[in-house]
Amino acid sequence: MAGKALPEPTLHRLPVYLQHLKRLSLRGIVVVSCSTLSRDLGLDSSQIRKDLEVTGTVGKPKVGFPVPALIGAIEHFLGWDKVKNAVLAGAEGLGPALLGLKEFAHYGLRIVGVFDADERLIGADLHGFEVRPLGFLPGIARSASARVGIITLPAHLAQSAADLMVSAGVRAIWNLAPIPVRVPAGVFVENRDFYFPLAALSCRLERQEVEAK
Amino acid sequence: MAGKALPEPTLHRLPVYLQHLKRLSLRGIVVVSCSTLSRDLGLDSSQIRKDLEVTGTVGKPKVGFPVPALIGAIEHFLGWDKVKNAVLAGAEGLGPALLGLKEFAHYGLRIVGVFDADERLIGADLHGFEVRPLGFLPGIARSASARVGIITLPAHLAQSAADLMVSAGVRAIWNLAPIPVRVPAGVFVENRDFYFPLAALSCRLERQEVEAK
DNA sequence: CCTGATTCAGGATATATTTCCCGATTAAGG
DNA sequence: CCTTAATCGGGAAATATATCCTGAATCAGG
Repeated sequence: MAGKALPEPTLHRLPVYLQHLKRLSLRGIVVVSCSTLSRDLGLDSSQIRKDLEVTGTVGKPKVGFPVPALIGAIEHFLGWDKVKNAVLAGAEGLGPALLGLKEFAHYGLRIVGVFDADERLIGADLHGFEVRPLGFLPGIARSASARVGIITLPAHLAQSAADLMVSAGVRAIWNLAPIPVRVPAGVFVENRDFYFPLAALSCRLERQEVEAK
Repeated sequence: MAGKALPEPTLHRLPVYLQHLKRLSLRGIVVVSCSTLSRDLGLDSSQIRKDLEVTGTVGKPKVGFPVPALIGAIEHFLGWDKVKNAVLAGAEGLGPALLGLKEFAHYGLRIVGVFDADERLIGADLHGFEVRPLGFLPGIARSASARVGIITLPAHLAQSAADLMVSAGVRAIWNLAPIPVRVPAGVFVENRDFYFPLAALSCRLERQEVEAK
């Protein structure tokens, strides 16, 4: 009954489908076929069908999938339909930018506290949040039952912030610091420097990648 | 003579190695073995060895790889050692945040112009750049021979910005808008909404992913 | 100089993911 | 009601990626 092997790449494509389906929905479209999605998004239609399969939504031959049901199913599958409390470590650089965009709610996250180690930042107001010392993180995270942590600190502070989070019961960490953090088994971590997608572009540009496959 | 099939995942891991090697280098370490890297980064050592192979660097049995040579080889392979001019479309949200971090230079990029469609933003100063109308993008991109474009605009403007970039000779686009853009063959595009890594975390958190494999 | 332990290099195997394919189902039109 | 064309569902084949394994090279120590 639990989901079978869930391919990583599928997980990364689901949000793409979700965004597009929401746009279709706004235009009043209520059913969509994999072939149409394939044309719109430039992905193989079989792949799309298999990806959508994990959400449990069934389509009708000759018609396609019901758009509203698909949107709901993907959001539910990703857990974006349930609010999860989160703590943010890092009040400089990317952190404030993320807060300012006020997009977290769309992804099921509610920030309950912002923390930093730099004394000059403590007490500052960041889009409505008061920046507090890192040492306060565990207490606040625990009392709010925060299960998600986001790290946008410089490299040398990332690991200790992760440790604090884990100690406070955080079970999933989105680490945007330019260094991987290690966590105990049972805690999920996405070590993903912001700029890495540039690698692919730059590299391909450099070597002109002859085959346009 | 040209590089063989270059696995995508390898491309994404190279920057991780690069960061770590730079840290090792700062600590005065001049050789490192794949087994050591494996312990540090939590990746399989065979995988690391195969990844590093694409850079052409050779290691010594019983010793490992020369750190400085490896750093240079990866930077060269990724094209981060050569400055490429780039245009930024989007003066709100992520765009300014990226500019403010002043990290682009590390990745071989020099921003030569910032553009937006919102009239209220035109003329504003953004970390030393004057925001100009999107219509000016092609001229400036062309005269600076910008080969890279970065899009941080809202969804409804992303495609037109991409088109402008392509028309001006941009050959690689890093699209951070929440919608994929389509480009002609021969142009590389990374459609990557900033928040997508959250999908993996949230989803796994939600379904508790039993197997800790 | 010889022995043992470590690591590279690269082929072989296993696993994961994508692509292909075909039978079954549905809607539209004659 | 029957035919046609589009699409789903899911298994099979192909491809891509990761892991395992072996032999050769190198260094340290006796």
